[in-house]
Amino acid sequence: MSSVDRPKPRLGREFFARPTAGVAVELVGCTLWRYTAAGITAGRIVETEAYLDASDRASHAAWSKRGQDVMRRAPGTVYIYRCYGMHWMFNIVAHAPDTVGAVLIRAVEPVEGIDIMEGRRGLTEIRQLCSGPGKLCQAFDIDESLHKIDLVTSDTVWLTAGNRSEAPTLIAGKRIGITKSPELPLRFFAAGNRYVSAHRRGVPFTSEVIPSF
DNA sequence: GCTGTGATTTTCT
DNA sequence: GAAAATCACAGCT
Repeated sequence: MSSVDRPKPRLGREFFARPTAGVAVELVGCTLWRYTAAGITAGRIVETEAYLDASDRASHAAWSKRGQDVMRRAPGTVYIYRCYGMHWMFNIVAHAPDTVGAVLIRAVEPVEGIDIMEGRRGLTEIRQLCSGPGKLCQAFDIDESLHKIDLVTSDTVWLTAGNRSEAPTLIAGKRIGITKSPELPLRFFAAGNRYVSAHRRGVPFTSEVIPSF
């Protein structure tokens, strides 16, 4: 609501040029913006996952040539991945100098352009619009055409900071849908938020509250 | 509200 | 040839 009353400056290169897990934590609460011919859509990030270097067996940096290539590019670069042959995943390259890593955006809370999202998703249930990595890509019209785009300079997709006064309490847990390195607590989400994904599954909740911002 | 299952295709071993 | 960072829907409690 009030988060769009007074627009924040977009996140710059320096925001993404830090250790990957820290960027994943601080992205929760930020706003994702997307501009297309259909209009503006925006959503508040409520869930992220960090994927590290080759020592993290679930990271594409560990086994995918395509992932290795893009994840060592400039922080702030978009990494689009196709999952299970039919869903797009939206990632942001984020890492300290001379390392690799990326953050998967898993869920956002719809803020603006909800009617546009409903049309793209073929649904009107607001909780179903963006509560999952594949869902939000469909709602925001994110696909392979955004691969390797620079979030710092693009005028079709970008991010803005969250309001400090609305900073959510964060919980860390195990990442979802992976089989390698499943024990790492690299999933971060806003406590109690209804737009977080996978609220059905018995998500391993070995969680721990993390100070936000 | 919960659990199980099928769809679909690129990428890598 | 198999796995993969998922989703929607059917059917049951």
